[in-house]
Amino acid sequence: MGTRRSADLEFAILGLLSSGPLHGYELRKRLDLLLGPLRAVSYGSLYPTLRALQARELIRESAPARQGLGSRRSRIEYELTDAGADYFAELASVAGPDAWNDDMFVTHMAFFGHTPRPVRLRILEGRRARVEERLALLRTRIEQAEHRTDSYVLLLQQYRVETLEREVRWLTDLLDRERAHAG
Amino acid sequence: MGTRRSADLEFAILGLLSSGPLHGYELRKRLDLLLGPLRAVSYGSLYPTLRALQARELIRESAPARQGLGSRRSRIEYELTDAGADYFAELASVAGPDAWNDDMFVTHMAFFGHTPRPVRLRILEGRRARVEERLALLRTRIEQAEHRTDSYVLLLQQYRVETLEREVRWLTDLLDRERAHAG
DNA sequence: TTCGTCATGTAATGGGTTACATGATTAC
DNA sequence: GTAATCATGTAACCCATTACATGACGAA
Repeated sequence: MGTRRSADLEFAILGLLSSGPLHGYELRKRLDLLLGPLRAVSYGSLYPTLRALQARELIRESAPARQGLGSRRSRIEYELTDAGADYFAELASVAGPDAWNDDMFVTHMAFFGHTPRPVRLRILEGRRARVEERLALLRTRIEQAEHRTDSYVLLLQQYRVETLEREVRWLTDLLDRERAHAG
Repeated sequence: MGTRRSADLEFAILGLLSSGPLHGYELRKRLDLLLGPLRAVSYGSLYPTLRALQARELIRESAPARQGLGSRRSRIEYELTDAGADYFAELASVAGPDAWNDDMFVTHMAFFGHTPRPVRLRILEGRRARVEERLALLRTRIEQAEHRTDSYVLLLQQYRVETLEREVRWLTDLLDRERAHAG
């Protein structure tokens, strides 16, 4: 358990590298786009993670295309090793116990192209159950505190309820789509 | 700069205590309801923060109503000191430079009842500008990467765009409401 | 009497953010 | 030539989470 770096960051890096080598700076931009504005990754987090993955021989530095002989390379491109490709394939094709966590779900979905449909369905259903659970909890709590709740707090809570309801609808649509495509 | 604990947690605690003394356990439940499922606060974070606030003499332990003489009190109630009440009033009535950050905005809005309307408008506008900015950035990035974007990634990005658009509409509604009430 | 919840707290661990440092390359 | 962006990296600081420890109280 030496390095327990956030599993979803490693997953996302491996996934991005699975379609070709990239250097750190570019990787960060793609990670931001993939993971969203929350869960943004800083260099102080990215580079150490890359080194950790390299140490585990899941990625390696790929020979960079040199422009001129003797030109110092300013970029370091990383690519998957065979072990890294295998590991990513496995990560993408099973629904781990945390697959419906906020962070992990997004990463999983981003790489659904590498995930068999039954697993996609399971992850989407798991995520929906998680969101519904959260929604139910929020509703009972709101109900309990209903009396004497400040009106602005109430507005916030209504917004949150609607946000969760919307996510449930979105997931339901995705599930319908998956099933339709299967039929 | 000794303790730079997350400002919004302190703000929220002071705000909750401004309507009466509470003990830690109860405080945590209310904080969860106030701050939402993300930004949940653990005891390992709450109790040290309470001690820090106490050290700064912004809160104090209030004499608990003892059931029987000599009964060990099992709850510790906290209440605002005069300095704490003043500090909270000031926090709530000015728009600090981070008032439209994700966390701080929510706390501010929760205590809008203690905030003069012009400041409310400024915070809501600042927040809306922030969200619009994020939306614009997201859109340009999506456009740049449009070609060769995986379809699942695209679905995620569309959802994010719609989420931001929705938040902008919500803020606009709140602003309209504030202005209508003022007229 | 035992389980669940209420209630308070500590310590270690881990890892992310921030700030800093450096330098190449491109555009103006 | 100079400013902005590209690009890599380090180190310290901070602090939140986690796991653990303890015990009261009410209900079943």
